[in-house]
Amino acid sequence: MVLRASVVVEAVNLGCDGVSLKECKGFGCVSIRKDRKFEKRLVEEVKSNDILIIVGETGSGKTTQLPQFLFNAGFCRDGKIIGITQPRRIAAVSVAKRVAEECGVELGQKVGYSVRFDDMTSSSTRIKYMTDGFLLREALLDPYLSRYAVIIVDEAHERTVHTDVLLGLLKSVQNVRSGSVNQCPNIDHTKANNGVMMEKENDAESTGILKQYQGTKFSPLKLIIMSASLDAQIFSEYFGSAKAVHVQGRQFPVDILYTYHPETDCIDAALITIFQIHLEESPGDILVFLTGQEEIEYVEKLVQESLRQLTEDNRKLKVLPIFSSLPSEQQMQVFMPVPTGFRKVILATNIAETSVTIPGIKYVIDPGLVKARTYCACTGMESLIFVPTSKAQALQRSGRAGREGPGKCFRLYPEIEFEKLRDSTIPEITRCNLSNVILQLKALGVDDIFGFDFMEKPSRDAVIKSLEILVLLDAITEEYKLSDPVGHQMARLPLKPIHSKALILASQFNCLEEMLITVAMLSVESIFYAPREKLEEAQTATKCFSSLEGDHLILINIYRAFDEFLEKSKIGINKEKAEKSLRKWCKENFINSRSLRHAREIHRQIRRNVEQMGLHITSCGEEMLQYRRCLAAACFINAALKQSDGTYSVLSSNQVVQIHPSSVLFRTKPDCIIFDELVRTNQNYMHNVTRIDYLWLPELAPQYYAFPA
DNA sequence: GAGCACTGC
Repeated sequence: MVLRASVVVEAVNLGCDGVSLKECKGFGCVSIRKDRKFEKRLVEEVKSNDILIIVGETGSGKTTQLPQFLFNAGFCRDGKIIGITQPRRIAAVSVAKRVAEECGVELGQKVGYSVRFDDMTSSSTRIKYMTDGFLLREALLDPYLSRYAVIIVDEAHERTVHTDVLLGLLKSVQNVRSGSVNQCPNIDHTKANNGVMMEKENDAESTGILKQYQGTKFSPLKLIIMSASLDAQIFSEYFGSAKAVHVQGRQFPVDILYTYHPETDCIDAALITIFQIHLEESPGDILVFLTGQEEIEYVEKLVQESLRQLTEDNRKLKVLPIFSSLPSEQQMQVFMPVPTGFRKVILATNIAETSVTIPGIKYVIDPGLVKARTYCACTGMESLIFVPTSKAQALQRSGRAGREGPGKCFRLYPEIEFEKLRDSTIPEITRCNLSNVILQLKALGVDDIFGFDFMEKPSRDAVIKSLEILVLLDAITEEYKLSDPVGHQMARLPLKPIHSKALILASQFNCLEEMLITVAMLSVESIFYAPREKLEEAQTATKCFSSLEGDHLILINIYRAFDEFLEKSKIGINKEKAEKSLRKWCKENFINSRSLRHAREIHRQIRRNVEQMGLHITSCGEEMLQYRRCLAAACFINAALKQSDGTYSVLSSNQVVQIHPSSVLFRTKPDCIIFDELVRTNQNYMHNVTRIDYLWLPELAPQYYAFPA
């Protein structure tokens, strides 16, 4: 075995601070040291700038400290709120808990959080942490975000779809609230008010809010954008040369090491580096960033094999995998202490970049690759491709080594390659399906999507394609206006537009009970959990849920089977017991318990939504024909016909596709089917398919299909 | 006969 190779060399001390500072110069960036004047200085900057960009890496305390400073400085007078958005639930919740503790108050009082399914706020909440998606939802009910005096958008450099849409919205809202309505580029003032009116008509409780708007002069909104990235300038320019300040972090120095030459085999290079650290470096755990489950399991096997060739004394290395679909009990293993003298090596996806912080990490190995989802608007096909990380991601990864003391990061590529990387990750909005985003914007009163001031404009083709789909679903009119009531109802549901439409149609087809379950189950990650070694056992176990008609019906069967189980065991009342039995039932039936739990939460939420809309919730009982007709009526854009060679052709695009082998219809191959989504891996696959009758299409979707001549 | 990073409403 080769343990020494030319993998690692060239130490460059690249403290994160230095980088940010250097890049900040040239557009009026001011560096602020964290001394006694820190608080006073920051508050002054917020007072004198309506928009402020704050650049600071993790450990600078910006997320926890700044809201408290602003509260103490009186920004919450008149009962106004300071809102802080995060891209992730876990961050919103944990930061709120910490700040409540620091303030010595009970969570949900002065300091609280709001995320989907979980609201810890009250009328006395003044510092409110939330996800950016949650604030966007709130804007549907209160387009001017009138309760907020300050909104802080944290982690803006991650450029999630929600962050990008929110930034565009906030820019407009700020313009309106500062009194310059006419200059507002994004929102048609009157339209936005109409939007509110529509929302409220069914909602007696909130008419008060509407009255507040009439003749109200808004108080100005302070906007703070926080980013850890190198390109604060982009944010500054977007907000009209807004002032940027730099806040120093408390990170320990991390030595960055590069390879001399590009590595042809990243896995091999990672393996060599793991053992080089293990055998030569001082104690401290290792974190290795890999691209996916398959790669992680492969490297785990290789490390185990290599360990067997070492002496007893050198074998004290514990390998621990972590990725999102791993059951949480196994995920928790990375936090468990290991026997004295042992070193941990954690093999992780980019879940460890931001979502999970593992203590004890001193060494990071970064091969510089990440798996990214892409979307092709013209075919509606999703795929996952390997792409190099951005500089910001590379810094985030290396920072994981400097949380508790000085660390080292081994980048498995030459330094010159680092220089070639993009500053930030490509904004998600340029590589995703826009139907949902556009529907939301329409509901917010933004009629001219092409004129909307996005930080990064999505391609014209992608916008047109999504508009077409929304017209076909009757969500918007031929004039591209939100339709009434269908468009408004669809915008209100937290689902893909096609799923929202299926619910609205289902109330007419008398199968809303069934459709609520279907779209809840389709909204979560794969519901099945089958470890490779127990694949056959799993297939036998899940047979009892099977259906000849298709995967959609299987999802209903699974959901109902668990409901029956809960009812029989009569433990539905005790939350803890119900949770325990859910896990047990899922394990026995090879179902992913996290997914089922999530689906049940979504079901509860959308059931409430459709009740509020006044839709009739009835069941079709055994009449599953009616249910399948409803699916066809909603998913007519996703219909495919069998060809003579056994492949399928998507009717809307003529693409050649196949039924995914995980589908119950994989062998049956019916003549005509509808599918939930297209994913390209080895081939073009349809996921979640159900059999329909070809003639239903022109009957139920005459706007799209004509009867054969 | 296949395998899929991570979020969010």
